[in-house]
This record gives sequence, structure tokens and C-alpha cells, in this order.
Amino acid sequence: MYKILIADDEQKIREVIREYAEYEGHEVFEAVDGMQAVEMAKEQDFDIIILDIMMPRLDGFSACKEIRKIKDTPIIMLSARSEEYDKLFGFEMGVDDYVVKPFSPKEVLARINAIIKRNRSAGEAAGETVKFEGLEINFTARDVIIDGEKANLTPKEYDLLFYLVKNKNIALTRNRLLEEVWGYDFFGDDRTIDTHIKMLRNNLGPYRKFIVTLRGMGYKFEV
Amino acid sequence: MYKILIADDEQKIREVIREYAEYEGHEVFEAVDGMQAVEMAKEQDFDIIILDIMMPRLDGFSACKEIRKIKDTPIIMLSARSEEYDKLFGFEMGVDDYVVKPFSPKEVLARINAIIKRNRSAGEAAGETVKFEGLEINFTARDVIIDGEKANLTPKEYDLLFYLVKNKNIALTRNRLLEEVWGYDFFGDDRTIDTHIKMLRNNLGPYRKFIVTLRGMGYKFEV
DNA sequence: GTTTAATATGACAAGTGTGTGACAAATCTG
DNA sequence: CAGATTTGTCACACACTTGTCATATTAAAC
Repeated sequence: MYKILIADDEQKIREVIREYAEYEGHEVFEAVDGMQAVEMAKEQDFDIIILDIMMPRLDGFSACKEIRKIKDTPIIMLSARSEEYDKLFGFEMGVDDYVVKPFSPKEVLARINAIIKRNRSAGEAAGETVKFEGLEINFTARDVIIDGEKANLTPKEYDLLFYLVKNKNIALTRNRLLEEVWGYDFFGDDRTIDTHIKMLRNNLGPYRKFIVTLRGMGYKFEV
Repeated sequence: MYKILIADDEQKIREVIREYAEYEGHEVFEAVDGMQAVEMAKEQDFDIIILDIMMPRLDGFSACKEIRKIKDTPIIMLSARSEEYDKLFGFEMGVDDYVVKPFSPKEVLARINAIIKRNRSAGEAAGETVKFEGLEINFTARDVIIDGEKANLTPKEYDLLFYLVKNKNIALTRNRLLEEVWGYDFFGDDRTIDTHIKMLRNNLGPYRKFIVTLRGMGYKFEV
């Protein structure tokens, strides 16, 4: 859960970001202009601050400059124009990222997450998650979520699935799978793979469709 | 060139978006209600889908939910009035962006471009695809696409086609094909090749023309 | 235009690869 | 150490693939 400050004079912009952010479990504060944003930033610690450039009383750049005097809070700028000099100017003042209007709320949230993740690199490991429809895979956490429910895979099933997914859309021979998933020192039967593919498929439920058989070759995770 | 689906019961809306989008070189498909949109989304892959919220038979949100079950196509929602922002809970269902009516077609197109660009950058792990007219061949994924539809080839057919294509515009003798595709230890009939060429040609549909017979010699993939 | 040789095609039987359930060996866990 | 889980092997069934052959069609040579 992050503490987010969004400063924009347009209510619509603030609201749409608030909705997205709150849905993701963050706490959102609003400021209607640069001056108010600076005041709020002085009073409390935010995880991230989003500033529109064009604001009454105090514009985004000036607000950024003010805030930087006292805090290192990551700042994202919203700009209506995409002119390059704006960007260069902004980065010199310690802006962490830019979003040019029109933007999608999803994009803003994605950038928020990216920046906070980047800045807290000292702390917890975030863990990369990939998602294919209702199938979510987190490599570092080593878990697989199917339609919201955690799947219960055996170690080999994890290994096999992870290797398939990391090489998605690539045709993998049985030999390659044996070498990479089982190890070069495995001297077993080819058909071992079939059995594990079978069990993996059973565990993936509707998403077994992603694992396609390449007759005479091996398998492929196809998206 | 993107493939765009616009679902709205108002013909005017569909038309104005179509005009702009086609002007930018995109391909536009129309649906008059949510139900039709879902059906179309199931049948083909769009680069983006635009859904009006208020539609007969199936509203935009429900349509979005349905589509999300099977596809990750980016979705933009159109809402009739800004008051509807209050009711917007679309982000729960993976809506990528909203546009509030009245909107300018230009704005919609700008958002389409922004979203597709963002989604494209996600980076697909797919090998290089070679394309000859409507015949696409991806060696690493080991698949062959004919006019947008995946072809279903047997192992030998893949091997044979891949060898021909990798040596395109080169005359290949039967002996060479036997050695390279079947293996040096194959002691069968020459004419076996003919049969496989036949089946390959049948599977390539209109693109059988690329495989030319060199009488008294062998075959060639000619482009 | 006829002959001759090579290729295309359809049918088919033998061969091969894969999905699956069962089971025993191996490994993990308390 | 016992019980549970995981893992590898096997055998069977079935569907698909493959090579061969006989016949039809086509192209080149005379």
C-alpha cells in the first residue's frame, strides 16, 4: 500500500487516478494546485507525488522544485504537451517520470508501481509476475494462480511450467526439456516428460490450452 | 495498421471513429451491441476494442468481462456522461482507458495509439517470422500461418517445408532432400518425396505455388 | 502428334508418437 | 521411522504419420 499525492486542477483526472489507485489498495490524497501540493508534501511523507504541469497558483515545475528542497519523494509529471524541452527541463529538477496526456489511468499506475519498486530496491524483492488471461505466474514467489486461486503444483511441475513460460512461443524438444528442467545428468526415459506434462495440464485447468503438443518434437507454451 | 473493433449502438459514433481510424490506415470492424462484440472478439484477434457502456442486449461492462475471459485485447470504454465516472468500476475488469462523451475522434485515436504502443513494448518472446505474401513461417515457434490461420502440418511436412524455405531459390535434388530432411541413413524410395511434397502443397493452399517442380532434378521453394 | 519418361495423386497398411492410468521407487516431512 | 507426497517407468489404446505402390496426369523428346 502506497501513499499517493495527486495534484491536478482537473477533478476528472484526480478522480480517475484515485479510483485506480484505491482499487490497487493505495491511499490517495488530492491537491487542486501546486501550492497546496507543496504544503501537503511538507506535512506528510508520500510514497509518490503526481504533479500536473499546468496548474493555477503554482505550476508543476515550480512545485517540484519546492518539494525537492525538502523531500526526495519520487515525482511523476503529467504534461499536456509532449514537447521535448519540457522533459529535459523536468528531469534536471529531479522528476522521476513523465506521462503525457492523453494517458490511460492504467499506464499511470504502472509507472507508479515501477518507480516505487525501483526506489525501494534496497528493501523487499518485488517479484515478477506474468499473466496470461486467468493464469498468473510469479517466478520469484514460485506460485501459480489460476482464476484467483493458488494452484498446488509439485516442484517438478513448477520447474517445467516456468521453463515453458520463460521460453513461451518457442518449440522445445523433449531433449531440451530434459536437459534444462531435469538436468544434463538425467538418464531417464523421454516419456517421463509426457507424464509431467499430463499432470501439469490437469493442474492448469482451463489454461491447459497454452501447452501445445508438437508432434514428433516436443511441447510449446503458446500465447 | 491496427485491427480495431468499435461497439456502439449509435451509428454516428461508429462512423466517426471509423472515418478517423481508416484515415490513419487502420482496419475497422463494427458491432452494434455487446453481444455481437463478444462474438466477434472470440472469433478474431483485434489490436484494440472500443466498447460503449450503454448498449442493448449486453452492456459494455459485461461485454468486457466476457472478453477478458478469453482475450487480453486492450479495451477502451466510452461513457455517455461524465457523471458516469462515479459509477466506473471498469478497472476491476481490466479496462485500459475511458473516454467520456462528447469526445473528439482525435482524442480517441490518440488514446488508441498510446495504448497499443504501450502494450506492444511488452516484448514478445517470439522468433523471427518470415513472410511470403499470406504465408508466415516461424521457425522457433515451429508454426506456419496461412492467411492468418494456423496450418496443421505433420512433422515431416514441417521439416520439409523448413528445409525448402531455408534454402529458398535454390534447386534441391531429391538426393539432397532425402539426406537432409530424412537423414543419411534413410534407404527408401525416391518417390517418397513426391508424396510429401504433394501433402505439403495441399496444406499450403494458395501458396503451393511457391514449391516448384524441377523436372528431372527435384524441387525448389521459389519466391 | 506420338512416344517416352517423369511427376502427381489416391489408397492403404505398417509404423510411430502421444495421452493416460497404474504402480513402485524415491524423496520429503513431521 | 512411518506416512504422505512426488517422481519415474511402463503398458495399453488410439490417433496420426509415413512410406510404398498402382494409376493418372503432365511435360519433354523425337
